[in-house]
Order: sequence, then C-alpha cells, then structure tokens
Amino acid sequence: MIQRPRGTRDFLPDEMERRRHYEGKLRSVAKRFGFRETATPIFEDSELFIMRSGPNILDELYAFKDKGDREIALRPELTAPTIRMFVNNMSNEPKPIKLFYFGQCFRYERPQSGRYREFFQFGAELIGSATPDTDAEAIALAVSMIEELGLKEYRLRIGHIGVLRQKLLDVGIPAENMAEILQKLDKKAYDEAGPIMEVLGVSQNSMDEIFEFTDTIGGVEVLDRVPGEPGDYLRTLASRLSAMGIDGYDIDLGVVRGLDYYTGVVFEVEAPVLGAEKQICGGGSYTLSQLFGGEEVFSTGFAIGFDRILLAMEKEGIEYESEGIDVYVVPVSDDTRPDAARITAMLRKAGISCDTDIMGRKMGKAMKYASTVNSKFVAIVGKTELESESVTLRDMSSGEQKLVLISELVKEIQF
RNA sequence: GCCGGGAUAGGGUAGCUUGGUUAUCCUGGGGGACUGUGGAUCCCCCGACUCGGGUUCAAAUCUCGGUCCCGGCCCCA
Repeated sequence: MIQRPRGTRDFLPDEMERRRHYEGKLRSVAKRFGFRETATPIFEDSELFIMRSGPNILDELYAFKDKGDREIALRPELTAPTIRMFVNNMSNEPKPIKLFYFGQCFRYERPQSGRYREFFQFGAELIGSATPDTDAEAIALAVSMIEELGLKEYRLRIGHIGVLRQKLLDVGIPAENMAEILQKLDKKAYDEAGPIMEVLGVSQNSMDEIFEFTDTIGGVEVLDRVPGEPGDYLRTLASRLSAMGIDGYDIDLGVVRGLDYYTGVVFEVEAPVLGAEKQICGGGSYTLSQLFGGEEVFSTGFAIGFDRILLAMEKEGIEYESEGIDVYVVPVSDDTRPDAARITAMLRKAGISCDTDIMGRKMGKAMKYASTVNSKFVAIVGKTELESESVTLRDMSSGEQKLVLISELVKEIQF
C-alpha cells in the first residue's frame, strides 16, 4: 500500500466541503474590500525565494532540477511570486493594486501540530501605496476575514519595524548583524541579544533603551512614547483602524517578523488555542519589487495560514454542517427508472442538485440512502403518480409529502 | 536536526504487562427480512494486527531498524 508523503493530507468530501465553504467566505470578504484574485505557478525558479529570504531557506525548500536543468522550487509562500508577477506584468497598472490569492505552499520542515509540508495560504497584497491608510486597509481586511470565519479568540499585535531598525543603526549595529539581533529581540531573548550587542560596542545605556523599547506593549496609549515620524504614522494608523471599528489590538514594538525587506508597520495575529504553532496571520509593509528587477514600490501584505485558522475554529467548537443535495429521485419499481432518469436530468438542467439511484436498489434502501446523503427532498417516481404526470415530493426533514406535477417540480423545489 | 509518545478493518477501540484455538466490541459498507416510503430492529456478508529483520516450537504481544502520525524543541519566509 502506498502511503501519502509525510506532512501531507487527503481531504475527504466532508472536509473538502468545509474548506471550500470557508475559502469562499475569505474570497468574498477580499472582494468586498476591492481586492482581485490572482494565481501564480505552484513552482518557480528557486532563485526567486532565495532572493527574498536568503540562501538558508534552501534547506527548507522542496527544490529540484528539472529535465532542462533548471533550478526549480515548489513555492514556500506566495508574496514573492505575487510581487514577481507584479514586476513582470502589472507594473503599469493603476495604483493601488489590490490582489489576493489562495493556494498551497510547500516547506520541507518537521511536521507538527498546525504545520504541514503542504499547507494552504490565503493572502493579500496592496501594491504601490505607502500611507497609514494602506496599512490600515490591510489590517482591516485581515481582521474582517478572521471575524467572518467566526473565530472568537485571537490576538492582533501591531508593531513598526522601521523604528527599531533605525534605533539599532543609530547605536552602531552594522547592517550584517541586524537580522541576528532582530531575531533575538523578536523572542525577547535579551540575555542572548545583550552579549552580541556588547561585542559590537553598544553601550549598556543604549541597550537598555532598546530593550525597553521592544518591551513597549499595550493599548494605543503606549504610542505616546513613540517619538517622531513613526509615532505620528502609527497614531494615524490607529485612528484609521478606530474609524473602521477595529480596536482591541495590542501595540507591540517588539513585533519583528523575520525578514529584511519589511520596512514599516508589521503585524501578527495569533490564536492562543493552537499551542506551539499559534500564529495564524502575519504581514506588514515592505519593498520587494526592486529585488526582482523592478522599481522600488511600497507594498503592504499579509498571509493567513488557512489550515491553522481552520484548526483554531475547530478547537473553538465552530461546526460546519454539510449542505447535502436538494433532491434524491427514487424510482418505486424498475419500470419507472426511465422516468426517474428523465426527471433527474430535468432537475439538474434547472440547476438543482439532484441525484438518483444507480445501484438498482429497492425503494426502502433508496430512501435510506437519500437520508444519509442529507437530501432535502425525495421525489418518488411511481406508476400511480406518473398516470397524472406527477411525482410524490417528500420533505425529508418534516416528512410531509404531496403530489406535484412534473412540470411544476422545479418551481416547487426552488421555493 | 533533536527529545518524548504512538500505529490493530473506512472511522473508533479490546487484546500487549505475563507470547499459545477462528483477534474483541461499536460504527461503517453490501445484501436480505420489508412485493410503494428514510434516520428503528433482526439476520447474513465484507473488512485490520504499519513495513522489514531478529528471538521462539509459536509473535498483534518480546527485540532491532525503516516509514508514518501525535506533542514539544530548533526553525518559521
């Protein structure tokens, strides 16, 4: 027996229906916000991802050489492909460009709770604008999506990587050490960050100031402590969010995000029910296009971990009920099968989801089957009914039945 | 890459400590009792010891290794 590869999943019909249902909700929210959907290839030139995230990610990439000796990688995320697409084909489109996408990504990592080797991301990118309103729009979209799915317990944290980056530059941290220090600060691992900074000649005073800064966490009021332009920027952002009815988030100036190209506002959403892998959304403003050969264009984007958010919803007890089908057509006896087939085809043409027995079952078993596939109605096709060009229509939830003319059937069911 | 716990019909499980008939029970699936009415009952049938090696007269059970799953560390774009 062949097993499914490590870290992958099969989605059976019930699960798939649930996934499509929520996927649809996310799409509809994105469209409501004026975003349009795009899709990029499942695999790309490996270089694309290396340029974005550095050579170290090669270890965690599904990368291979194709038959034409090209270095190919399954995409580990969707921002880089989207920005590549923008640079290749969309750079002259009117700004802002508002895009969203949904698709699977692949990472060669150790699977654990909420982490798979094949997983699904839903994301959005807002390209060509660099205002607080842009960031507010992105955050509002993310929040609206999470709300639309019905997730109750989540925590949004908003920070500003630009301020921290500048502070580190000001105290003399060279660019090549920046990533390492930021990584430590992200984890609030001050005992690890300290010695590194000390070696780089940072004074204890400056260090304390930076640590205090990254520990600036709280409501909007902590923004009073952020000086200068970034402070103004964040205050404007907060006011826009408030205008859109979004509050209850934390300002956390220690939110870092792993990558170099984030330039300003960064944000994360986590769902505490999830345990170790609890981050369900991450994003921020960045400039990436110039890396792929385009002009420098400011963007804000985020990605939602679709699998994780579904997992969180499950843990919160949000249940999805299968839709089932509208009608199951039951032939009473073998000689009415042609009529059952005819009626089934007619209903299907009218756009009604409809199924009928193809196993030669007797009526009782066919009724039972109709009930297990969660059919709203059963159309009973028998000789007596056919004499008056009718069928018996049974409402499966109430058990009520009535004689309905075949010509009236579609109308009857749609009502 | 590291640490720990697991894997028995499609799903959920008992058996494993202390090796020994035909591997338990529930659910599911197919058929029948019911020849024109589902979610009830009864009967029949289908279906499993993760894979490979070792110990043994004998392995689901003990042992070693692989694979996969679960939880955590590292990482997390």
